[in-house]
Amino acid sequence: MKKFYITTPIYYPSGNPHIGHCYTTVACDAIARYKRWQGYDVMFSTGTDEHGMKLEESARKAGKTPKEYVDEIAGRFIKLWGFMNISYDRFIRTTDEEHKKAVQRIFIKLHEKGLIYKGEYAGKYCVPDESFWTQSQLVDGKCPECGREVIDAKEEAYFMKMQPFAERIEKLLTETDFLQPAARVNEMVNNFIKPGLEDLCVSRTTFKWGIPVPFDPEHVVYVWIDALSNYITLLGYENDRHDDMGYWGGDGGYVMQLTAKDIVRFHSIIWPAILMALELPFPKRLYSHGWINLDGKKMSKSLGNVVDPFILGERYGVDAIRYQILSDMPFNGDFDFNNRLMLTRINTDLANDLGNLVSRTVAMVIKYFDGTLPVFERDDSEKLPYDDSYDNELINMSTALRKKVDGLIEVPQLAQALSEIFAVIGRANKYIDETTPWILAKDDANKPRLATVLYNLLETIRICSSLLAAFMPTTMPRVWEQIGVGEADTTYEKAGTWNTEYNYVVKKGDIIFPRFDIDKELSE
RNA sequence: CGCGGGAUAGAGCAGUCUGGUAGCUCGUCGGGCUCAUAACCCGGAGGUCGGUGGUUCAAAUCCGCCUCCCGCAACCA
Repeated sequence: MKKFYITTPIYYPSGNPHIGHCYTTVACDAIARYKRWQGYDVMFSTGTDEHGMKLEESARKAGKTPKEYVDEIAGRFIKLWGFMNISYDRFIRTTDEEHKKAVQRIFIKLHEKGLIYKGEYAGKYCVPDESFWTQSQLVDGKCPECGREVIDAKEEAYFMKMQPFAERIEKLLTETDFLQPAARVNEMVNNFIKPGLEDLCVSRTTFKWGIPVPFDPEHVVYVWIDALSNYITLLGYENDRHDDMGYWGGDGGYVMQLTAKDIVRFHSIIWPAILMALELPFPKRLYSHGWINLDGKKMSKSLGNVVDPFILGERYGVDAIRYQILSDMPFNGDFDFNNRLMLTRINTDLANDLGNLVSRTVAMVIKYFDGTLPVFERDDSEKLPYDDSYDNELINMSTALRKKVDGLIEVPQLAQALSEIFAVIGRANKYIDETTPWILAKDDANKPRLATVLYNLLETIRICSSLLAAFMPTTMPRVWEQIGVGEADTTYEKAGTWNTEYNYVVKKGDIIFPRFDIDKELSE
């Protein structure tokens, strides 16, 4: 079976998870589920990046040890992923013993290859805070943490050579479709590669909360090698516990990584450099998405405008939130989240179009056929007593859909994929008006035609809901229950074909996506 | 001239690479339908495509200049 490996970044647990973390993770989850459905052997990883000065300080402020502090917050991430129905296979924490050991081995390996050397790190230093800052981090030339003066200072540090990798990385970016969207390529090449890649500082001595450099314990391994290598240590690279490096490229294996745009540089330049240094293949695809802004403002703790996914999910349903995030995700750029947009999206697409389509179709099968749709033989030699061009259009759209979605998952353009599916759902609603089943029902002679119309609707719903299951894993089985199809009818194989004989027995069920009173919801 | 992205109907966006009657969703106005979650379907109104100059038979689309917004600039998804 072909292997497919998809990763979220490992999140920095300096505060509680918010809707932004959900964005990347839900996108990965939808892709992972879709790939499993297609028949891939999927590995889906996520986790937390638990070292560094900032966490050391946050813990101190909270009166906890760093370990106690990260345990608590990592726990909240795990809880959120459970709540959001994230089907990850492994959750890595950089404080895991196996990971720490692996990072040390990687560090030694790079050192032995002559790619890591000892040098001096120069920067702006805040003496009371014992912190280094870059020029750009300074606020009015002063320490961004405490506002006091900074001085020029140097510390001993290990560096990783970058020049040996620059040329091949530039080719990776400019000559392949590795990095998506392509607009990011210019940004990376112009800003970092063309001016000349500087060697990378890979150790620090100003804080202790990290993995010690094995042959020089005054130093801890800085974030690059520690955090980025999670993607391979988790599989088993230099890790005694696992043996799954088969997922890392080679043999037609497929690695896809998603990140937000702010860390695209680390994933498109530094990470490939580390992989080259370790003589490992590159991932096939790196997609960097934009930010979710809130009412036009950047989401931040200081502004207090952070959206809590638990509250939204409980109130409106986890699948509805998953759908809204993914369907409003533009391929390029950021999007502006607000409650009205979210509720409008849920009402229009999920309640009015999809939910109502299921509801009215099921209701008609019950009303006109007591819930069991008869199978009528159609005689193709005879001239049909009705116009079936609508049927053909609906059938063609439905059967062509899977291929479109397949392609869009690869890029990945999930919003576009959802939009294609909902175009078919919209077509089905229109088909009802075109064929007017309630008029057909008035004359028993039209029963075969009426059954065909309803059959076509059920088939369309079966195909659309099968394709949507990766995006909304909880509610689609409820749709299947109502239209009377089982697991065998919703396979990848069958989502690409139109059944010609199927005995539909439908069942009235609860409303799948309730409609919300937007003004009332917003006023609360 | 640090780099990149953006400016298209009241709102949110697609179209720009490969010039050829300006499109989608929401909202709004009118109509239809009654199977359905006051849902669904059809139609209308609403845009000098940020400004300006140029290339062209033809420019949202190509080229020059200008204005404004956002992001990045060594670790906030």
